[in-house]
Amino acid sequence: MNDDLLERYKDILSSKNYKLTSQRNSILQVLIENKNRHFSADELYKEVAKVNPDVGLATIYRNLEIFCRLGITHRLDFDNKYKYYELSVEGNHHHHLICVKCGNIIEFNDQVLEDFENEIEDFYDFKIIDHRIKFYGICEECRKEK
Amino acid sequence: MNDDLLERYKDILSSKNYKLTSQRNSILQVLIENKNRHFSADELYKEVAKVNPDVGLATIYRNLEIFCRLGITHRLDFDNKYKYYELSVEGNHHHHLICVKCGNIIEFNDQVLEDFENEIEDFYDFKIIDHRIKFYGICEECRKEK
DNA sequence: ATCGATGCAAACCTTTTGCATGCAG
DNA sequence: CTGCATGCAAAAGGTTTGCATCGAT
Repeated sequence: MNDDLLERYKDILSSKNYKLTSQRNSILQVLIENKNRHFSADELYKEVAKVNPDVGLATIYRNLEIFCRLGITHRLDFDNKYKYYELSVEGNHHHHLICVKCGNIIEFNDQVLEDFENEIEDFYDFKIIDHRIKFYGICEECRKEK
Repeated sequence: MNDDLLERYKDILSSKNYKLTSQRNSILQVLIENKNRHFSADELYKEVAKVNPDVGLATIYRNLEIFCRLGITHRLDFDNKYKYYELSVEGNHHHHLICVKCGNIIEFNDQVLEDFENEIEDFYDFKIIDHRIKFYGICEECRKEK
């Protein structure tokens, strides 16, 4: 299953004439092994280094940019100074609950929102192709503390 | 109405022992006059300069930080390198439709989502206090073009 | 053999911070 | 007066870029 994914991404790259370098392979590998995790560029850099130390940070950035453009990954903005990236795996669409106390981020899936989206599309004449939702609040742990 | 707002924000500042400087006044004034617009720090800096040239960029940053902490403003993250700020005016809660072609950002109001929020609160045991939603898509204009 | 991909380090640019001065309370 | 607020310029720090080299095709 993971191998299938890897092959699919490699196909996408080849079909767009991007070379299959060992660096790209390692980056994809790490992303796939952590399907439901999001990485800052630096976090990914360090994680990739464990598998393949010959990958520079600039290469991470350059490839994340390409991967996002090809739809392999997408970028997330939380409210800190980093940008985060995660694999765009279908059936893994999820959003984030951000605790304003401890900063912890909980992921959750949603199948709802379809009706809501349709309403908006009609009203604003805007064809929606994706959405990101962030809920801010206080997590279970932090509510216990006080 | 705008004056009421200004007074309210000044009260908040005073009550927290923040001084009412001419810089803070000018920044609030510009934000209030542009209630439903979001600014990057630099955009706000330039806009404030038209009214009061004696406001440095560092002051903009320092005060936006304070305003956000006091709930006067909140910060938005789109997918570029800037952070954006806008006034938190009740009854003006809105979200953003981001066109992936032209980058234009349309604001929209929502009263819905309450049910959805409650569901999430129960399931994840997470007390939600705010949310941000971004929809990506293609706007009317851009759909016409092709 | 070619030309895109990479590593390294420097450049970039937004945001933050140190410090002397200014001004609200 | 006192101490927070500000301006300026420098520093920080995440991201991008230039350039020589490497390596996939």
